[in-house]
Amino acid sequence: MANEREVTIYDIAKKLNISATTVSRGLQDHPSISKKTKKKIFDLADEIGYRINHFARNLRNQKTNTIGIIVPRLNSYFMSSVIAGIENVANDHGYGLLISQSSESFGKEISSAKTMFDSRVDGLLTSLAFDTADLKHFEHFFKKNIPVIFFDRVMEHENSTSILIDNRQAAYNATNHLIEQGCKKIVHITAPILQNVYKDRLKGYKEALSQHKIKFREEYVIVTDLSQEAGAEAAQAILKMKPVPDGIFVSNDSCAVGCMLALKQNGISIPEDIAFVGFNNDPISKVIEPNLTTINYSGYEMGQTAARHLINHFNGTSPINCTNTIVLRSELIIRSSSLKKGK
Amino acid sequence: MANEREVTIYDIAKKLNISATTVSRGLQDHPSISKKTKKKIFDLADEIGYRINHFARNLRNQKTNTIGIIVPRLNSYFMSSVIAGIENVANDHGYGLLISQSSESFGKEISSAKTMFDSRVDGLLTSLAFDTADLKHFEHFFKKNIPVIFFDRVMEHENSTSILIDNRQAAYNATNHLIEQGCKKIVHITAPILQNVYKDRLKGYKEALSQHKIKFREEYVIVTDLSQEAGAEAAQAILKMKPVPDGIFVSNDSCAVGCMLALKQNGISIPEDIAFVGFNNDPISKVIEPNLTTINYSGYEMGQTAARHLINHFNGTSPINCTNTIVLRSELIIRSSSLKKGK
DNA sequence: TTGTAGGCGTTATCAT
DNA sequence: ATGATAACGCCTACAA
Repeated sequence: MANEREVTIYDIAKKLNISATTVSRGLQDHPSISKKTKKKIFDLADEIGYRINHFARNLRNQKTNTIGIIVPRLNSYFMSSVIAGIENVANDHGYGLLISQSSESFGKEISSAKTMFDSRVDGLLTSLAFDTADLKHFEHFFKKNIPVIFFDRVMEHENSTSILIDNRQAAYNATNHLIEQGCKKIVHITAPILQNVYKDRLKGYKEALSQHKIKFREEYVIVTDLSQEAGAEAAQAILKMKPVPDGIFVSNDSCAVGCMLALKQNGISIPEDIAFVGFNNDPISKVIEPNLTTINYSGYEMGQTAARHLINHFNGTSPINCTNTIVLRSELIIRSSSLKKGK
Repeated sequence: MANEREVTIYDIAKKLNISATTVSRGLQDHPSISKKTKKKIFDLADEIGYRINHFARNLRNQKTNTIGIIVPRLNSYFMSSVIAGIENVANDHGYGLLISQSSESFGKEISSAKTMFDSRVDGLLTSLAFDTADLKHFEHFFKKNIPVIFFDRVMEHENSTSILIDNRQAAYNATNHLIEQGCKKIVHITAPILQNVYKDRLKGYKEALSQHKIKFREEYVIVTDLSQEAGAEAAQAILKMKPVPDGIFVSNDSCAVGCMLALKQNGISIPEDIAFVGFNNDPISKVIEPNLTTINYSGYEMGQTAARHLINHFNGTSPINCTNTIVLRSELIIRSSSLKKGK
């Protein structure tokens, strides 16, 4: 059962009566090796099942060919789409992925960052946890010029690039849409406003209100963890508000859905009594009745963009710094949950 | 901007006037190093920011501390839960994850397997693509005694363990339930019956039918890719069947939902005209109206189980072979989509 | 076009 | 309890 020794370039060299150097070069398609020799090398390598030892190579090259990823959660539609997008690009360029989740905890994010650093990932793609307060845990990376790219939930830093959508604008559009439908008492369900996405959405929400001379009311902002269950709880709070609100803008579809289901159970009609707009265009938004108006933006694309940007950076194409913020497109998708007057 | 050299155990050794060997041992908490020396080593390591070089260690130890994962898709609720479960266990035991997706293609699965092999993962966790026909692409692993564990979509092999649920029983229960509700013309929407999960579910479906003396009809089995869109297409086919079926058992919730939505648009009432049972207990099943009866089993748990099993194997606890099939629990969750007579 | 030699950082073996 | 040495497999500066 003893594992046989691995085939190395030396084995190839010996059998071919050439040096390991030549084999190494041949395998890398080095220009100064003759076609004939290369062919012999590749053929034999194939035949005897040679495979490169990445550790030896990485040890020598001081490079891991690995991209680190830290996300708040793995199992949401949005995040798994992002990962799929990253995987797609990374794979094409010969990079592996080291993935970990912070479970929305600052502490776990810090320890994940440490693991990533110790694993010497070549670059890091991160979306911040709810309660991440600063970027100290990434200082190691910045100091060593290891590129860090933030996506979706970002924080500005002079040494990193951010990839996101215009959350303020999206929230403005969402809220504005509700107002146009005749809503005057609009609740905003969101997450702790530490993160840019929630801060900016709140800003957009307020902006739309003020532009229509609707007074902003602190008690209309409900802070939750945006889970479906939290949506149901928020519904209870909303039912107790007097007067009952006539529109709700939620920072995430599954929370919106949880809220809608609970309200419906309590005899509220949507959109007649209360209109709804969500965020993310999760598939669930097309299943809930009435279908949920929402903000659409592609996680897959965001993942691809992040990965591509990072890899371009490795190749010296795109610099990573604060001036480099990439804003992806988002759009309001209007469905019946927000259409007050007829369909 | 030149990167400073990395801190190595030699740097620590030099500053402490001891040998690198001692440092190496100290760092690994080797019993034969004095507490005093260990403390000095750890303190200095901390101070000057030493971090182990995994490549050097792996090169030396011939071990990667990495678990490879190949899944058909990353962005489904079930799969992302599995990954989350794996990550949870792997992380606790100091293992990294190398993840790739086959996109339901045999070809891509083969090339992913090659990548994994070349990356020298210590073990492999895999769920097979729709059209995977054999396990030749894993032979390399078997030959080198690298453990391969299949989960959910598995194929039997004398050198590997399978982790799954009793799909036959689950499908039997689902179909039986529909029959008990009075259904006599039951359609089964599923994926190509190459994979065990679909083969077994078909078996269970047939078994329930025959036990109730209901004749199996080939044309009642609709083979799709189980996407939501495919569900909508299946609905069109179903509407054309004469007589129209009165029950449908779908191999996956999102496909069931797509089908339900399309049928509802065509004036079919669920469950009165057609009752529905899905599979997977995707969150979407609690959103669709009527709520979808489904088979529940935990992806997170399946992921944890797979990872734990693999890691136990590394530690010499659990052998990996064909006699070792782990069957996880699954259950029928009855919701209104299948309840013909009142609720 | 090909070869020689040394080193990347770690750990196991064999001393002391 | 600690140290010297070799080896893991690869790559590249330098030499031929």
